[in-house]
Amino acid sequence: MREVAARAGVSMMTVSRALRGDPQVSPRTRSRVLAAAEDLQYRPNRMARSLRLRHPSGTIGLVVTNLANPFYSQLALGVEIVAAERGMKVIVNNTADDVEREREIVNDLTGWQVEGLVVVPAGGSQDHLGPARLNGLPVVLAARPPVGIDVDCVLLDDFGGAQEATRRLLASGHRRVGFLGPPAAWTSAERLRGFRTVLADHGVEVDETLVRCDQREVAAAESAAAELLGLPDPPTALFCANSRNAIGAYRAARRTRAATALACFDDFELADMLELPLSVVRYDPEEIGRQAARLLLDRLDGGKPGRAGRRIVLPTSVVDYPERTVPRAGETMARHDRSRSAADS
Amino acid sequence: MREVAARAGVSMMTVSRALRGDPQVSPRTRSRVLAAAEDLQYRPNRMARSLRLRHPSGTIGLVVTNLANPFYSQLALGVEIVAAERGMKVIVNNTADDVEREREIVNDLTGWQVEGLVVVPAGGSQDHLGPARLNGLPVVLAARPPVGIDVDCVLLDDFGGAQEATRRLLASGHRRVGFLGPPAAWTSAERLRGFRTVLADHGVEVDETLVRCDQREVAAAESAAAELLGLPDPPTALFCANSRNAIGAYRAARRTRAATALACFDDFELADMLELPLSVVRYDPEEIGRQAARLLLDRLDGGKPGRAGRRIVLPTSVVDYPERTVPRAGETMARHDRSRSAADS
DNA sequence: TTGTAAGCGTTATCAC
DNA sequence: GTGATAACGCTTACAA
Repeated sequence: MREVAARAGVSMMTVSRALRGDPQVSPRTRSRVLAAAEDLQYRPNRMARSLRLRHPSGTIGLVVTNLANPFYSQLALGVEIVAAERGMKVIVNNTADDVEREREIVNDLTGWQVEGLVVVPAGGSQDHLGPARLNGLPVVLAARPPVGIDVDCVLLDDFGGAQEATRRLLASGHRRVGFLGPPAAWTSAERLRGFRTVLADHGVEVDETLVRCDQREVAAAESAAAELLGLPDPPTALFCANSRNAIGAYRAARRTRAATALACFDDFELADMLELPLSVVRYDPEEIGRQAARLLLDRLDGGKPGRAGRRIVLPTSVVDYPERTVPRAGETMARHDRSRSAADS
Repeated sequence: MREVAARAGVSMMTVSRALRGDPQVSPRTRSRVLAAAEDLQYRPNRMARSLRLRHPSGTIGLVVTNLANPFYSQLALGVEIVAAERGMKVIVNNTADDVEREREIVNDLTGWQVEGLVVVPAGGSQDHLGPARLNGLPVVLAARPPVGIDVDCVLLDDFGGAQEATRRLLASGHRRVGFLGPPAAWTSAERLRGFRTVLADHGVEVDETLVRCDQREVAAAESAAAELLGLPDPPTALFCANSRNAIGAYRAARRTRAATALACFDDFELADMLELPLSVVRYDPEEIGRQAARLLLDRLDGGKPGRAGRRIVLPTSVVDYPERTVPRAGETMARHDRSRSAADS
């Protein structure tokens, strides 16, 4: 900046003003400054600027459990988009579902002077996210609700979505229905609750041996599903709390050749091409991020109008994918056999 | 910090030293300072620190084309992981494949004093990424090579992967093979080149009417594939340059009941469950991010040892997914029919 | 072992 | 319309 000032033959103060478009500076001076800045490839140092302005940083911290998961990366995109509209930057952090790491990250982030946090809490304690420990730093939780702390959050209608999907199974005549889901997560519990409520409403008793909530990955889901389908009196349909479990269930059903209907949370690629009837609960992960960011920016602007923990619940919708018609063998196999032979290594 | 100093009864300087673990400070003083800091929930301001240190910021900028795409989000995760190991923060930015936006973002990022950039270039001009315009700010390109500028990059073996996958198709006896891919991207061009080379090596002529490079999304891919399959002399196999095109091709093949073998870049969920033989080129997107970040950190540390544009090419591997056996109709349909009836809304 | 002075790159304030 | 001064929160040199 000093150099720009020298080159334009003015003081640093004038450079500062000119660059920010302060109308106080005369057009002639301004253009000289702009030219000098351009020549020198000068970019004002935003950190110094923030320091002086006591306006922490123009950044917000985003903390997610697993960026590799499309759900969270779409959410992250939503946050980025809204932040970018406001000229703010997003610092992303991955916790790998580890609360301890989450705590460290959040602590660290405060030192980076982020102006606020959007967090997908890993589960477990959340006291490090409370306004108390963060002394006033705005926090918005995404996808999972606050527990024990009072902050804003944006959720999915897990309960309602699960209810509707379960209804579809019942409407198709199923009465013996199993449940597969990942462990622990709040969302999973809500979905189970929705599932149970609907069954109860329809006077169907939930057989607890058909409820399996310990499958995080497809492989685990597949074996859990296979176990259920191998029972003497197997379920005729399965509700899966997420796509990992749905895909596992599908594999198991195909492997065991069981004729099972599925319903699940999370739309996924090729869901409509399965050889099973499938109802899927859809939603927009990016919108969660957008709304969370808006909530945060709102806090940043307006102070805290609606006092405490606002809660936004985003709707879900259910789509039915009818079972794909299996092509008759004669039709499709002919050329396949020829086109497939060796080729492995 | 002033408050901490007051509370601990020492000078700010001592607080600074104590907090950074300077051995010069006596244990007694240190613990008093630490206690005071703890009480006050004090976190040193890293921006002020960086400012003083003239060590720009401890942040790196990550610029990707589409964070919602798992490929890029996994890449982003790789960058985040390596950066986090070094205590650095990552600022993510999404260009939505718009070079103009990319240019703005990169410009902006320099103002934020990022110490370096990992960029997945959107395509088009790259001069805003050159060392010249960024005056020395280290840049690493990911997934796409530099053109016209001299910077480090981490690439995938697009060419080799495509070659191998194409070989698999030929090994299975296919001689009339089509190509489907997205437009423009360098990676897509490389894959096409690999495809062509192998065909040429095997004395198979490429029918240019079977080469379609304009499908970005599944729907477009599906109709392009349908067109090819509807030709009087249709291809018996299709090579798809990415998973979008592969999925579109699969849909088209199923819809038209054509018996077609597929090969494609990108592994995807359920790829092994298709009713078609499929060879898939696999790779690790996260590793691209990790390597890119390492390259960048290396520049940050060591100055520039190997002078100019290092290029890392990551390997790919090919997996064959044999065609799924289609269950005989009688076996699976029975209960399906009953379990599926109404249920739509 | 601890404190003092100065400055990192900016901008608000108040003169000129 | 423009410039000097001080300060944002921190750390390096140098002194005590």
